[in-house]
Amino acid sequence: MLHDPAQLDLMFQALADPARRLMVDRLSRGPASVSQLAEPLAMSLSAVVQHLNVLEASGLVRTEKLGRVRSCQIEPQALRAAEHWISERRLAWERRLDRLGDFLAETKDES
Amino acid sequence: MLHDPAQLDLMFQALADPARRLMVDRLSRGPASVSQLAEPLAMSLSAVVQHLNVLEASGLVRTEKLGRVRSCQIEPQALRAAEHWISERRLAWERRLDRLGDFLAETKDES
DNA sequence: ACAATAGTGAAGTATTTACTTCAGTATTGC
DNA sequence: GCAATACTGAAGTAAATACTTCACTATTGT
Repeated sequence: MLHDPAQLDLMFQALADPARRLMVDRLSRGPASVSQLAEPLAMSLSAVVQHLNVLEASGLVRTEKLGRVRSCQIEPQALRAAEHWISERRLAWERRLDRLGDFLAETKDES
Repeated sequence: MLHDPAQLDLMFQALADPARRLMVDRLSRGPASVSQLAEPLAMSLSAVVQHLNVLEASGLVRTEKLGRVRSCQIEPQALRAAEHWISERRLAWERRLDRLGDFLAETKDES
């Protein structure tokens, strides 16, 4: 589920906003309520909730409501999925460069 | 330069589109021209060029024009910057869980 | 020289995004 | 019970996005 293109769309889209990245950053230090996430942000609480919904739809954040407070947590598997997509492409590139280096070294030997 | 928030906005935004991810994926296997990038995509060449401009503005791709063909390459440092942002937050989360585990183990010893 | 190739640039349009405000609901503490 | 707290939801708006088409320029192969 986590590797399908639509989910990656949502995750990268979610990370493309500085307010949302700040929220993820805050959550990486531990769970927080909506108000706690909102506190450093210069926008209405409504706007923060909308950002939070984007994060939740992307799978990056999971929330649970206890009484009147909504507690938010990072979903590390989703972070890992996004990280993985990038690192696979970077590694493919680097492996290619390595092979190219080997090839050049070999043809040099044969000269 | 690569860690400033605006650059991360552009990189994650660039990765949030499936056509652009396909282009990055293709480039991870080696350099390609605009037409080669366009070939698997069901859209006009103009649209592809616009996607390519987004990728270039984000720093993920570098292009160079030789004659009438524009050759495109991945910029691995930019991929690394995006990857790094994510992994730092994931690691912060995991370290926190570890500390929490240690704490729980200790308090259990003391019971 | 000419045709085919490879890409560029400007408009135009439909959709999505990132907010706002305002009015509402459900919990909690006294 | 009542006020304060912690959200929730709907509507509205300005700007950004993801395309399209069409007209155009620069380069290459014959």
